[in-house]
Amino acid sequence: MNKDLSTEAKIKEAARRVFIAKGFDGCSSREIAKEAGMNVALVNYYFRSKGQLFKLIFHAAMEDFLLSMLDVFATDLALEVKMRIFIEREYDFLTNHPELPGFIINELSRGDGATFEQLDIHCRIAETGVFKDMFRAQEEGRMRKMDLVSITTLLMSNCQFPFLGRSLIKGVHQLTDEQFEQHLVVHKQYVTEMLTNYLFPQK
Amino acid sequence: MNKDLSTEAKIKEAARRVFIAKGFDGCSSREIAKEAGMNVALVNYYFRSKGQLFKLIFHAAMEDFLLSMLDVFATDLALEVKMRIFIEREYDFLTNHPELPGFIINELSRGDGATFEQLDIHCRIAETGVFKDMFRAQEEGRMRKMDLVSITTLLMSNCQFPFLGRSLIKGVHQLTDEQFEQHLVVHKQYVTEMLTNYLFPQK
DNA sequence: GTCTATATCGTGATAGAC
DNA sequence: GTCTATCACGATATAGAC
Repeated sequence: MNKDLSTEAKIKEAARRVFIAKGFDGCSSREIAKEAGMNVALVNYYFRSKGQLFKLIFHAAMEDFLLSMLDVFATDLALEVKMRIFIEREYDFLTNHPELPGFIINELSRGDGATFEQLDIHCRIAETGVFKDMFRAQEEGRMRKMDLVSITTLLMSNCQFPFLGRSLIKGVHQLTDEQFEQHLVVHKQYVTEMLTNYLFPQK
Repeated sequence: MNKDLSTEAKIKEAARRVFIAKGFDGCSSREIAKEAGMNVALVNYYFRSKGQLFKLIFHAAMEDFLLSMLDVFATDLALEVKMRIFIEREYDFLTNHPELPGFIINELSRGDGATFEQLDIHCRIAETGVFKDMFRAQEEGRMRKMDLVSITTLLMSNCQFPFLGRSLIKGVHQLTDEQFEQHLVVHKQYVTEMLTNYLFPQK
């Protein structure tokens, strides 16, 4: 699969896999090197240190995470439709990257180098105009009046938690992997219905 | 505060603080010993190894977490009321133990010793009769017909994520600690309203 | 029970040969 | 660029004095 990649790219790919699976504290430089089929010296040759490499991977992960949202917001569909598609896309994206939210949240709370720094997420979301859409919809009475923080928290809670809390949900209900995947599919429908009902109430 | 505790208890308390704050991989035995005002030898004298001590702390944390839910379910209030109180209590509990869900979810997915083993959460919740209540409410048309897994996922998502994702929410919206605490108070109200509206729809 | 000292290992990072 | 060898350090865990 990655036979034709450069050494540097191979290490970056391996680092991404290992860091996301085990976290910064949970793995060693040697493990990353081994995963890439290299030795430790090469990792430090290309990236100077474990910390530097981590910062690179982390910021790329944040960027992926952010972009998965932005492209839906940037469309010019009606807000109600946009929301439904957002949830759909978010579930699709997280199905392919189920460990991403946990990785980001964990490493963020570890403090350290993994900060928001220059990412300026809020501004980049604002630039899509989705916040203005919401404001207008609220003024016109189509959308429930509530602050942006609560709206995004509702969306993130219901989209991200099922993936974040996978081990917990599986454990509590003693589900197999297969049963859990199936649960996700139906849960997405409930979430879509519940959120649209609540955010865009019919008089 | 803990001057009158036994050495063993002091270590256990320190270990709880450190493990929950930094995770198993994120701390050392020495750090726990230091936090307790002891040395490493004492930690291993009482608990044999870092891993043994961790198992103890983790299972106690799971138990706390579980009990915070069970005592509400065990009451004989009407299901609709029970739900509202559950959310209220869960937010109260998590306000006092905000790092608990992240700790549990993380360490669960680390695999290792931190499993559900004999906890049998599903049975202990079932014993409170809350699942039967739900079944009856669904039969009588008071409650939306959906599977138990989805119901609990909705509850956990909306109660736990705001605490789990604290760093993410704060970062995205550039909130201060104070602003975030305030957000939690209003968010709890939205969650309560949204979930009761959805789970117990008025015809 | 509590301490110091130590054994053994794995870690991050680099020096230096090729 | 890539490797082997190595350094300095901190980790877990234990031995043994008191």
